[in-house]
Amino acid sequence: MKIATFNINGILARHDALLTWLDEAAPDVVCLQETKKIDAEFPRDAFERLGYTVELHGMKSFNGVAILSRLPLEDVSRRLPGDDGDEHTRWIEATVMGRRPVRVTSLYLPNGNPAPGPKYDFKLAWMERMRARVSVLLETEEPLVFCGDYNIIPQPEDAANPKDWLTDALFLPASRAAFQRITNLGLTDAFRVRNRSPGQYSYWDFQRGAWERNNGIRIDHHLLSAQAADLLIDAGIDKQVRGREKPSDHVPVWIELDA
DNA sequence: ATGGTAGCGGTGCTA
Repeated sequence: MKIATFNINGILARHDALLTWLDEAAPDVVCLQETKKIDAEFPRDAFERLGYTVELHGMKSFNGVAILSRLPLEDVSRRLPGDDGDEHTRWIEATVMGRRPVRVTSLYLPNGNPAPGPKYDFKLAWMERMRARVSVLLETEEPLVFCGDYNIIPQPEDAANPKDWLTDALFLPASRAAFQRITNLGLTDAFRVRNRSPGQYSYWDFQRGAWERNNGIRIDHHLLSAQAADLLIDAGIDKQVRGREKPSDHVPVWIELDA
């Protein structure tokens, strides 16, 4: 079971590029972020024609997550619990019915800039809500995959120029500590354990020639429960997508599970 | 210290 995550930064702008990449990468499951469309306006047709079931949790202009799967999906669940006043569309879960069922979440963790400030407070509170939700799901002892745009640079080696990010919400000590509190529940960073070579990133800013200089950061992650980590075969980043026409600022990151 | 680019939607916000 190949499970990819891809922050597409607008489903309309990325519709054709997404189809091109689906054709060559052939993932079983794709978790999307920043679709930026209400569910009724999501262009499902081309993806359904390729055999993908489309499950959405979107809103107008901002945020928006989705799960596309060519394996059956069960028990779809939207919203991150813990704050009834949170209207952001940043969380969708579904169980993928492979040879083994895998509970997959597509998540879009708040950016949090500028920090300090209310947006940063929201980010940290959201991460604590995520920790609580992960803790509940871990009690099932089923394979779990939490993938998406975490807006977290976990370690200095995950940035080409870590000094540039010292005061940024993606790299502040409190952000990294909150991420660590989640992983310390017993989750594995799939890409980290499969790829030890430095200089591998999932995001390059549109500005200042970040792509041309390979001034990137690794912020799109798959975190696996122990039962999922036991099934991990491989992980990778489809970096070539960033060099094409009208790219997203993120590229697809994928894992292969024996499931 | 500033401004640089992109998407959505039709202005300014978000990133």
